[in-house]
Amino acid sequence: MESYHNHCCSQNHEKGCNHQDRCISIVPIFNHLEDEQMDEILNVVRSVTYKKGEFIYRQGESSDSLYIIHSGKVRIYRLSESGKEQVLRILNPGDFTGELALFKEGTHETYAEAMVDSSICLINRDDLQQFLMKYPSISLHILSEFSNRLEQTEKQTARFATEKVETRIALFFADCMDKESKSNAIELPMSRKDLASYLGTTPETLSRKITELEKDGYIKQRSNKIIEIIDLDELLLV
Amino acid sequence: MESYHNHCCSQNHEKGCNHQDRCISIVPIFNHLEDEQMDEILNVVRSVTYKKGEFIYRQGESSDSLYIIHSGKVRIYRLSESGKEQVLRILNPGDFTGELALFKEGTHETYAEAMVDSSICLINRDDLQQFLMKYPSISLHILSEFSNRLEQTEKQTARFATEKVETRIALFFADCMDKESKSNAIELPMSRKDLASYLGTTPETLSRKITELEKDGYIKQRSNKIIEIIDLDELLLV
DNA sequence: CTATTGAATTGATTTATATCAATTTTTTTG
DNA sequence: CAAAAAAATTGATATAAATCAATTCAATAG
Repeated sequence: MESYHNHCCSQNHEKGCNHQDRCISIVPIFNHLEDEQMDEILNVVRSVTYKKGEFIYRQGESSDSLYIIHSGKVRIYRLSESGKEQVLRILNPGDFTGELALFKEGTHETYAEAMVDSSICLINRDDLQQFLMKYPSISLHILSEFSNRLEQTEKQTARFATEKVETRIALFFADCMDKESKSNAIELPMSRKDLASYLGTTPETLSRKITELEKDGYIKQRSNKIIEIIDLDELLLV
Repeated sequence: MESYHNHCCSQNHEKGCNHQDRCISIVPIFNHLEDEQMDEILNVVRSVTYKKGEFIYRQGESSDSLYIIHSGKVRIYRLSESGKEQVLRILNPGDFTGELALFKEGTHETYAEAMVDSSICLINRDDLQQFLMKYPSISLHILSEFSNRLEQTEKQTARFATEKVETRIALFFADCMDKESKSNAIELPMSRKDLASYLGTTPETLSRKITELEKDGYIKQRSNKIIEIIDLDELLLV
């Protein structure tokens, strides 16, 4: 069993967002708005900081806010029916979460845990819905974001269903390359344990497969987090 | 390799929607609207029929419409990177698809194939976006629908990642029971071959596991499509 | 209604990956 | 910086599920 620390949240630093601290201006779903509209939203946004290991929300809790990552890193995971943990995604600044419980009735199906000290912006459910009715273009941006997520998740599902672990690892590396195409090296966005969970395998198997890929000359482990991709095309044929 | 028939579509019966044929009135994302607004939308909706085996769209095609199932049954599937087919979902009357390519740039990532003769309503991309800007509540309904789908897909991903085939089958049966709780029997919504694909396994393994569940007294196969659930609670502990 | 085709089942075998256990390496903390 | 804890690796083994092949069963067309 994992041991995620459940710190007390009472000492969280909570304050209204001020204009220097434009937490929402980095968010794709809002940053297209006029300054005036942005200010209006900023008035109802609260900012909360979470220490490493603290939970933004837990599975089963009811939801009333949209959470936007201002700084830090958040792990979203769920516990499956049989109680095993599965990492769904890692949120970085500009990403948001909590929307599932916002637009439908029901409770959170996932856990959101701060991986490092993180600053999160909150928008209340009612406030958000009012803005969506007032500024319909925000909805279109959220719909676009949802579409991307849905597609991403469906792709991941198909990979689990049809590809073997080695291929899933290769495809994950390829995805990372797309995002940071600057160099031919990628930085793993999470620990091996989390990556194993994300890829639907075990740390042991992940370790072995990575070693194997290195032996076959497709990749090179520069450090624990940095992996150099030597031959992406060949890697994808694995 | 599968052999999905690629009929010629030229003989499709295409017509504007009239008011007797309120294809969109059965759709959760529209049926909350005033009659007046509904009429307005009906004016831009087209209706197209597809014969069994025909494709509504294919992976890689660009998209410009939202497709709403009026009658019939549609299979959505994708081909994974290695070329294997994975059934993602089966659409029934009232369900819609095509939205992914509608709200983001890019092409379809999936195939939509009529499993039986089906009547589909189309709404053009630009028309839809205009309505969303004019009647923001529609967006909220689509967002709600997206949320459900996203949650469903993430749940499925987690099941692939953490549960063995036998458990996935049991959970699928349980989901079916939720939907048709009237009796203690369920009707499989697709062929065994498709179900195997949907559950990320092979027809052979599916067949064996179902036989096993029957031997152990959890279920009883009434016919090929009808399965009686004898002990759901025990089934879920498998 | 029978013949043909495709779907589903059953059997034998192989393969990928999980599991259990023991080290080694890395990170954290006092 | 040293000690402790956690993470990652490596090895040996067990197991679930895929694959290949053969039959049986069900659906469809002539």
